[in-house]
Amino acid sequence: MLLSKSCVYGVQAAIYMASLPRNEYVSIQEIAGKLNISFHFLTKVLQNLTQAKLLMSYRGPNGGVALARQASDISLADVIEAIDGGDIFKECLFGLPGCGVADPCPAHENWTSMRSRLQHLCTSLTLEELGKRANQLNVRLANADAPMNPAMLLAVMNSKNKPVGTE
Amino acid sequence: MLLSKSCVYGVQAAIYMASLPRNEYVSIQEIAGKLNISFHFLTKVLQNLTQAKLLMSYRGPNGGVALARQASDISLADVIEAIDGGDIFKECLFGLPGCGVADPCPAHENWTSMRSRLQHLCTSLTLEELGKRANQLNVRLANADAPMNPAMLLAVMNSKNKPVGTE
DNA sequence: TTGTATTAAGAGTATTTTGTCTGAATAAAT
DNA sequence: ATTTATTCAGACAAAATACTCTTAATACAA
Repeated sequence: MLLSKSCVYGVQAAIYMASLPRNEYVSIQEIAGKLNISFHFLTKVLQNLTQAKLLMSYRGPNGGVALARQASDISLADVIEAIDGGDIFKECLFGLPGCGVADPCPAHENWTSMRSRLQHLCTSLTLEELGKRANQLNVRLANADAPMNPAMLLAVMNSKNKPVGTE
Repeated sequence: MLLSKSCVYGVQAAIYMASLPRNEYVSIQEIAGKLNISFHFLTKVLQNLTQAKLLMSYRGPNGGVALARQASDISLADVIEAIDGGDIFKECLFGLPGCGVADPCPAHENWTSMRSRLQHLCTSLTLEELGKRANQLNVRLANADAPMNPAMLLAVMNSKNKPVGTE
């Protein structure tokens, strides 16, 4: 895959946040539940985004994470680079270090042009746009495969000391 | 990385073969030496290409592998698909199974167009063309980093029961 | 001021990918 | 026939990636 799984999770979470009507703190539990991602794993992924200043986080009850800038001011490329690093947009197709005009691989020319198209795409796609699209009918953000449970049930199941069956 | 390491090795080996003046059996030792790849690992990778009928192989002294078709009739995409599978040219950016027009992810449109460009590029780049380029001055095929040894020395070092120091 | 809900940090586990090694099969050369 | 050079097959090891769990820090609420 082009993107690591961590990166995909981070992107999905970012788009989810951008798809909300207002930019408030959302708990990672909620995001993980909606996107059907492991809560603990997502937590770590989002820590990257927080450190990269793309998200802000807040601890304690009613805490969570929120976009640190306007959704229109964060690009897909920003999120990808924060998690997978900028190599995707710089690297040789064959991963050869130092591949460049002076010392190219046989696919250098073709690949650089391809790569810059990719970079342009990711740079121009904003979270705002992606969030809008995520809200459209029949557009989905994540793999809705296995669990039939609504997000809240999942969240309850993940929490450790709350007795279930008391609603 | 877009391509797995196995895939890169396979592509490099295929281009190397195509860069030779004539399509003869070349030992995997020689290829591994020239490209600075682990011999045993490359052997396994090239077995994929042999099974996919892109290479033919011959055992015993003076044996090796050779292109099974004309270099002009094998595309980069052929090699990539034989090793990494066709998913690269089909998969959703986020790896969502079933992502398509009926049930798209927010990046579906942009990505499919990107992806088909990529596929077109890889399909139209032939081993012949890449092999020619590999023969040009200052174009290199592999990471020539560490070992200063010429390929033959490497080959000798790799062989197990030949005493070294008898040249 | 104690409990509770949250993120942060990091140790630990599982899975996949990458790389190594050994032995078998094959075919040429001696 | 025996030796030698090669690919083939598959077990094994190491490294990278993906995932789980536990504990700490923080901040709100009762």
